[in-house]
Amino acid sequence: MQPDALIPRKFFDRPATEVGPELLGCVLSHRTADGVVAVRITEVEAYLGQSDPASHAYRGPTARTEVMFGRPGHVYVYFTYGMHYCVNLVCQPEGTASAVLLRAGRVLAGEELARARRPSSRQDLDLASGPARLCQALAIGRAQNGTDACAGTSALQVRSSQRSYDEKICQGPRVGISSAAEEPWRYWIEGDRTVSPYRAHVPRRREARGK
DNA sequence: ATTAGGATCTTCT
DNA sequence: GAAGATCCTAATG
Repeated sequence: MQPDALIPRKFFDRPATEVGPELLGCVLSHRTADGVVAVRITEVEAYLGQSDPASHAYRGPTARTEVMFGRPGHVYVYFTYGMHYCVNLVCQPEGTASAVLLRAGRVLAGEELARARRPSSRQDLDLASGPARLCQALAIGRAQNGTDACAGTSALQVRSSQRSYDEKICQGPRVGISSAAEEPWRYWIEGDRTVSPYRAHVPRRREARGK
């Protein structure tokens, strides 16, 4: 693949565990009325759909997960914890759900815009260091769900890798999930300071009832 | 540096 | 009705 070229759709026509590590170093950009913000992807997680208990698609298609069952190379955005969005890139052919969650990136372009969108970031490294932070920095939300990341006409696009050969890829368990917690389907670029810290799943303390 | 709690609402059981 | 692919702030060692 040529550097800076749009990634061809067939790149995504494989399980997320194959696509995920290869997305490291690729560039995600989003053009809005305010300008463009682009990040170099430094951390991802693979979700394998109906064979993966941690995947939103585990129990089959629903209104929320229908795009995961759709065409590869499209964007699956979900809303979580009552306030955050996270982005995935859909993998495998239509009918099979599989997706790569984009967990962190390093801002390459549009830093000023990204900072304005993320006033709570203390340093530039934090701007897209976490799946919801990345969405905030790039202004990704409901409107981007189902859009095509492989089309030249799209506002949100992924372009090919410029990863150098001396950067090593690491692999380990996924962050913040309760089922299939041991599967090593999180991938990141070794030593990159934008990679989000690992956190094991903590069940939220239930509201005290009765009394 | 690490930890604990709160915010907030959609989704599926 | 409960949990959740998270983040932020404040408090503590």
